Amino acid sequence: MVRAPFYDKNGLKKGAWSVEEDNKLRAYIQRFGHWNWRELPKFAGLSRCGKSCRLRWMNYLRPGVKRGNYTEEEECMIIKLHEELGNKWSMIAASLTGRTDNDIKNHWHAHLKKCTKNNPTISKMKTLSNEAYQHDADIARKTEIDNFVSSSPSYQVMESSQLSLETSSNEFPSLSFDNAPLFGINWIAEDNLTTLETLQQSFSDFWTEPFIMDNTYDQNKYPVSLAKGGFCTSQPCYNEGKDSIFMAMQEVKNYQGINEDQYLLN
DNA sequence: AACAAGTGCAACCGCCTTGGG
DNA sequence: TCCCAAGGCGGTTGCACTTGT
Repeated sequence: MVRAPFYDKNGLKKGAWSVEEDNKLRAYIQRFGHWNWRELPKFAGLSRCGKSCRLRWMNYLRPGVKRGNYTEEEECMIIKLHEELGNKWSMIAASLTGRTDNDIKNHWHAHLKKCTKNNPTISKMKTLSNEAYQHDADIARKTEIDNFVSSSPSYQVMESSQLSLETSSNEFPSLSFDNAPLFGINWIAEDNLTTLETLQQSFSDFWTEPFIMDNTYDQNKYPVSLAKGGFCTSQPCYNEGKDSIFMAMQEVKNYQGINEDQYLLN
């Protein structure tokens, strides 16, 4: 159903993603985050461009991505929001938990566009959508309050020693190896990850390290992109300057080496 | 059974925005 | 203020699958 894989003139692979590529990308991002999309494929051992990796992750591999049938409520929301926002698919997607902008865009063009043109019951749908919208707005407000509370410094200090894996996986879809099964992802079984298990052990002390707040990076003039992307290391690099960043990079490279070796065996 | 037309959706392309130097 | 790199977004395309004739 997708483009057949091929290589462009720069040697970059295009077209459909293989299971193996998915596993590599998922494994890398869940461990190190997407600290730099352009560099990521190199470190993850993929012959893809960064944009392609980003797209694959955002639209397909990212935890929590909902696929398949749309509920009536979701459709009403889309219609309502499209009426208000136009083709701002990313904004519409932000209001529909688990749906991607691409998915919504496709669904709109495939189903709802016709529906809004032809369906005489559209006014009824609009009424329904207002209710759905109100319901969603309530949830959004609650989430906003929750986020505000959890992002306050005092809260983070209190929670820092027991950083929730669930939270981290949502906001930085990057960090945990252990949480993969939570998303119904069975990639560990699909892959020969004995070496990664060993790696996991070597990384396990990461979770015992103090929680790193984004503004810690800002204050210390460390690359914000690393912090925002959830770049992690088993070394407590966040207050030790360039050497630590270098060590972190080395760790990424080590991982890459293991990852590549692993696939050489296959 | 064979072919054409329609559909669904993953992926690509190119432009725009943003942030850092 | 300008330039550049990177990320993000919306439009479009390609192709497998389904449905109709």
